[in-house]
Amino acid sequence: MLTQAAEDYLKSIYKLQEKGGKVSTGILAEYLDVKPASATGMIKKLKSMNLVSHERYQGVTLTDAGKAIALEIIRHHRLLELYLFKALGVPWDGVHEEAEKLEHVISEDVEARMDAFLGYPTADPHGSPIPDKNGVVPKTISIPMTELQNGQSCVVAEVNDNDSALLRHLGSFNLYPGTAFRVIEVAPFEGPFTIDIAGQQAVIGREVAKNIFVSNVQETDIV
Amino acid sequence: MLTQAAEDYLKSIYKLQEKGGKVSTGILAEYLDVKPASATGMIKKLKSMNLVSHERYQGVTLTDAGKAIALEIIRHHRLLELYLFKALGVPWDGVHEEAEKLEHVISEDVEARMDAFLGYPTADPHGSPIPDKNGVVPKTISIPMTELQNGQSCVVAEVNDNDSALLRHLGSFNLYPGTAFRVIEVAPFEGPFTIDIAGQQAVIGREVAKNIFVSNVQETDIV
DNA sequence: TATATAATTTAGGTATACCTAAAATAATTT
DNA sequence: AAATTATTTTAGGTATACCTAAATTATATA
Repeated sequence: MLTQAAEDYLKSIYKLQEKGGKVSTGILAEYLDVKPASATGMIKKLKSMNLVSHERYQGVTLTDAGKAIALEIIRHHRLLELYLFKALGVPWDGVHEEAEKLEHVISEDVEARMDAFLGYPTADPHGSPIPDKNGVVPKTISIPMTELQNGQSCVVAEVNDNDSALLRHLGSFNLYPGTAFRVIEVAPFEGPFTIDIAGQQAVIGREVAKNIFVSNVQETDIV
Repeated sequence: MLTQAAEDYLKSIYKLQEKGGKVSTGILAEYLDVKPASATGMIKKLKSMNLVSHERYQGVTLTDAGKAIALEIIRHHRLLELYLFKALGVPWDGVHEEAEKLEHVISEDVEARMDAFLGYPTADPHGSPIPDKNGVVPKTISIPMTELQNGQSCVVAEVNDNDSALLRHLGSFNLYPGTAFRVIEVAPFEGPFTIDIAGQQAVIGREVAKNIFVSNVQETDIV
C-alpha cells in the first residue's frame, strides 16, 4: 500500500499533466502546497517505485503503473463526492473536502457498493468524469463559458471543484451540471456575461465564467 | 486535531477500562499490537495533553477530556458500522474493519447525516451501544449466553465484534441482535447448547456462546 | 558571452510513531 | 531477605514526510 502523501502526489501529477504540458517540481510543489525540496524528495521516492519518470530539471511524467494508481484515486474521489451528494445530501461545495480524506481509506468493496447504488455514474456533482474500474475516463466535450457569444444557448457540463465559495455562488444561480442557459449579452472589453436560466436573469463575471465549462452550444433566435 | 494513533490509544484505553480493572502498559500494548515501549511513549504524549492520568508502573486512566474523545471515536465507529450495514449492505463481518479506517476521517457533518438517515439508532449491527453526541452511552442489560439454563428463552442483545469468522458463523444461524431463541438443552460438564431459533435447531459450542450476550430471559414451558 | 535571475536539488533538521536492547523498577518465589 | 522473574521505562535507531538554507544547474538578460 502506498502512503496517503504518495497517492496525493500521483493524483496531482495526473491532474497537472491533463491540464497542460510539463509538470515541473515547482508547479507540483505549489499545487500541493509544499516546498519544492519536498516535491523533489517524493519524486525520487516515486521514481524508485517506477511510478514516475524523471530526469533532473526536466519535469515528471507518470508511468503506466503510476497513472493506473492516480486514476484509481480519482475514481474513489469522484464516486465518493457523488455518493455524499446524492445519498447523504452533503452540499456540493462540501463534498470535495470530505472526499479528499475518504478517498485514501475506502475499500474496493464499499466503492463497488456505492457505484451500484448510484447506478454506475460517469460524472461527479461538478461534472468531472468518473474513470471506470479499468481506468478508462469517459470523454466529455465542453468549452469554457468564456468562449460563448451573444445569443448562444448551452448546458453546463462541468465546473471547477476546488473553490467552495465559488460553488456556493454557482449554486445560488442553479448553475449545476445539466442546467441549460442562454447568453443574453456579453459585455464588451472582456466584461461580464448576462444570461438567462429558466427565465431568470443572472450576471456572471468573467473570472467566475472561467470556471464553467459548457456543451451543446447552439445559436438561438433572440426572443 | 489528534493523530490517528493517539485516537486509537484513547479508544483502546476506554475499552480496556470498561472490560476490567487497571489498564497496564503491557495490556494496552498487546491490545494495540505494539511493543510496550511504544505504549509508554504514547502514554507520555497523551499525559502531556491531559488526556490520561499516569503514574509510572501504575497503569493509565482516561481524564474527562480523554474519555470524551474516546467516546466520540467509538460513536463514529459504531454509527459507521450500522450505516455500512444498512445503507450499503456490507456484511456484518466486514463492517468493523472498514469502520476502523473511516472513524478517523469522517466529519461531524457527515456523521450527523448518517445518524439522521438511520433514525438516531442506539446500537450497532453487533448490538454495541452507540454513544450520543454528548457522550452518553445507552444502558444495555444483558447476560452471557453461557449463563442460560434449559428451557429459557431470550433475545440476542450483543455479540463480540472482533472476529470475522465468528460473525459469519453466527450469521449462518441468524444469530443477529434482536433474534429470539430458546435453549432446548445445555449439555452437562460445560458442554454445548442446543437451541431453537424460529423452529430450526442449532448447536452452539461453549466458546462460541461466550461471545453472545442475551436479554429478555424468560422461563418457557417445553412444548 | 558574461552575468543575473529563476528553478531545482542537496544537505541537514523537525516531528510522529514505531522498533530493539538495555536499564530500572516491581512482584513473586525460594 | 535474597534471588529470580516479569513489567515498565529509558536510550538510541528506523521510516515517512515535511521544513530551511545553501549549492547547483538552467534560463534569460545585458
